[in-house]
Amino acid sequence: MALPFKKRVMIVEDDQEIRNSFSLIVNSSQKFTVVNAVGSCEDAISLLNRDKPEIVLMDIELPGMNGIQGTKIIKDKSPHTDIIMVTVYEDSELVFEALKAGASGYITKSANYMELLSALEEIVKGGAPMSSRIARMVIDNFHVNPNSPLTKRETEILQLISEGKTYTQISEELFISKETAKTHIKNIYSKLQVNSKSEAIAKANLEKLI
Amino acid sequence: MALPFKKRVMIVEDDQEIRNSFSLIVNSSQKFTVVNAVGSCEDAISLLNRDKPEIVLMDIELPGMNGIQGTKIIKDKSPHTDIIMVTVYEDSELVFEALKAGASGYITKSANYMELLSALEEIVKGGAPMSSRIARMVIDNFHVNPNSPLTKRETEILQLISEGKTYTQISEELFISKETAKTHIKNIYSKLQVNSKSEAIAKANLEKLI
DNA sequence: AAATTATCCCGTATTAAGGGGTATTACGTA
DNA sequence: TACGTAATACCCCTTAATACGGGATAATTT
Repeated sequence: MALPFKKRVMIVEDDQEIRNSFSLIVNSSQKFTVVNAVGSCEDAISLLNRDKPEIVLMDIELPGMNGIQGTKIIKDKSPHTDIIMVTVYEDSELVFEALKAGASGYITKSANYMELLSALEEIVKGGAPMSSRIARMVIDNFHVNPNSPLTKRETEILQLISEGKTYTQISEELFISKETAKTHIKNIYSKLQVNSKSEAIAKANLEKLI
Repeated sequence: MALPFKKRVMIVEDDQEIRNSFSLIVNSSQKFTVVNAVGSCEDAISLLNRDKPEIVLMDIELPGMNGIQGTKIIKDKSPHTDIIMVTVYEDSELVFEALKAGASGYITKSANYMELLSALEEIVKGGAPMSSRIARMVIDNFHVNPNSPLTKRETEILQLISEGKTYTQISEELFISKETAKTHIKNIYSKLQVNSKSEAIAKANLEKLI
């Protein structure tokens, strides 16, 4: 069946060969059409209003503005445009930065014909295409450390601290005296080697204690 | 080719029909074998050492201990066992709780033959099988709100607060006076309607400002 | 039964953080 | 050019949190 409205795809990629090859692949599908293929985020951003892409395939390493910064701006100007990062890097910092910036998918440049098109289709059906490694990286990021040095009660209190509660609120919520709450927090600080609530929260997030 | 070692799968599911149907599907594959199919986490946990499953298919709603609590305990006793939640719920709270507990995949009970087996294969190759909706839910969870009420500088300072820095450290890091840092923080508090660092961090995470 | 761990409570001194103002400079833009 | 916004800086004062003492009772594990 011929679809009346193909999904509009923009490609942002500085390597002309890759850009052309991606364009060919995307255009080969009945469901998608490349509305533009540019070499920089600056170009992509200035063409947003004219080309109205529904999906952007975005490289990370680009001359001028990088793909993460570009993703932020595109999502700001056009929130309903879905952005898929297409890159050689699977470095965890970059991945999380890209996701924070607003990317809805993350695949590698080694993606073949099929993988690229199925990523686009996955986006269309409301999913979030990722390579296996990225998916695991993302999921692992949620896992709470089961080997926490903290006791149950301490973890409970750390949780309340992370919710912004004061000593008084914590003691009231747990039906203990303020002094007891204080002691627990002292013990938490000593175990985590910190000496303030916000440091404790930072360490808790870093080591996935809560 | 016949594989010499099939991956050992345990099924935890209280509905006997579903349990049997899953067992049949898993056993139908050359690559997997069901080492046990039990109706509760308690049973699963007590059989861990004997059956040594490499993958657990885990229901969430179970009589006695629920699947999330069970996941925590299994991951604690057997960290290298991968757990896939198989459930009817795609409620975001439950999903994130399950992932925090240590699940490496999350599919729905409506999963058919193919989907179930490909989830298992995805786990084996180090991925994290998820339904489209779950994947998007997880990715969306990373996105930073582009409509923050905070200025660049304020966001920068909020970031430092979330890293556990004191007023003094912040002022030193940004080459501004302590009083200026204080003013920025006051402004942040007024915009976020909070009045402490930890509350600010909590709100920042909630509204994805950093 | 002993040892360990977790939980609980109190006081005092010091420091960090919060609440209230006020003000200057600079920058972009309406 | 005049306006609003952002970033910078200072003052006084109050409250919250941390540092450092002390000690005690359940609950588990060995």
